[in-house]
Amino acid sequence: MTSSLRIAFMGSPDFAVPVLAALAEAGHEIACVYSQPPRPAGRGKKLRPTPVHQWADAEGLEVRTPRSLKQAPEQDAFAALKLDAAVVVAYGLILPQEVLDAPRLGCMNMHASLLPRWRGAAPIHRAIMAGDEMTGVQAMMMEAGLDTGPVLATEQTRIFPFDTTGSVHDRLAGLAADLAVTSLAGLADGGLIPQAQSEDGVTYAHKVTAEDQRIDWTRSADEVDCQIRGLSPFPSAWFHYTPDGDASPLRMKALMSRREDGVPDAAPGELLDNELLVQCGDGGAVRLLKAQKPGSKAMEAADLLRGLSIPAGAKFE
RNA sequence: CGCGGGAUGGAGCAGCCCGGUAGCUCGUCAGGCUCAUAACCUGAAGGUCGUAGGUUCAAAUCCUACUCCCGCAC
Repeated sequence: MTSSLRIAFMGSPDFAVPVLAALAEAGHEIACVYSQPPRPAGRGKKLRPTPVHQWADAEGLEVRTPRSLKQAPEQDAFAALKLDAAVVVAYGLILPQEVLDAPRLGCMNMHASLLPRWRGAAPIHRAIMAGDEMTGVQAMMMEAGLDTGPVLATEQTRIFPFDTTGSVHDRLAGLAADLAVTSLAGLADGGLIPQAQSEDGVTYAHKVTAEDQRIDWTRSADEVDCQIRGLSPFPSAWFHYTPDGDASPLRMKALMSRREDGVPDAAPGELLDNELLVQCGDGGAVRLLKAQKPGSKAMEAADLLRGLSIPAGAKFE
């Protein structure tokens, strides 16, 4: 086994936890864990530590949650750790040059896309929403630019028609955990040499906004299908449905879908059968396989239809 | 104290406003029909109506507290 390194881990969401766990398991010394500060979140506006923060607490690791790393005191505190390396996974803060330069081997980032495609905040969502067939996770050396650094190692995985952001997220998190351990070892012993990213094919994975979530049934069936799966289970795509006789529309979430054939003369948003087959704009259709109505949990289509009538001919908006 | 919705047999819901022996769709089991079936017919089992109190002759239904879940917002 390779030698133990003294590292800092910087990450926040669920995706980062398996990587941190794997690095600890591999015997590295986790000198400190950096994570986003607890913020009011969830229903009660209570302060909630990030998943990484919670995991680190449970393991008795030191956790720091600075709002920014741009100030000298934070940078000095980071440098004082005298690290071999820092591993960064979806941390959510910009790392200034002073921080990038502090560890002996630099700062290694795990990114959930095949760079230079989908640099930025929401690579998994964007890859599925765009209909990509392949994605992956990469270990790269961080630079000042946003996800522009040279790549150490890549692990690829296919995006299947039944994949969602959730399923790909979990798969990539597992791959990222293994890849982080081997990449860090390769970085330390010189077995892996960072390779510059291609200058072609650069795209940016912008954060998902509220506008991204509303389903526009006049778009093509492929686009709608990818939107639904790309936003599932979070933050999820939605549309309005007004049951017969009801004045107020229900805000329905679409969690899983499958592309199917539509009929030529149906209007976009129209239900083509009694099992949630929805006409889209290009003559194709999308069948909702899992959805959620207000107040309830996400349900399989069959369960949903038992308590809520959505007959053929109804209209989604 | 951010706003609002919900908790009823295995699943999804109705009933609650106007208290009075729990209903619907589906599933399960048994039997029947059929060349056959996830189809159809008949029957059966299965519920402390989230928890704890209170009001009442009587509470799923009214009141109070609590737990958990969901949407919005963040």
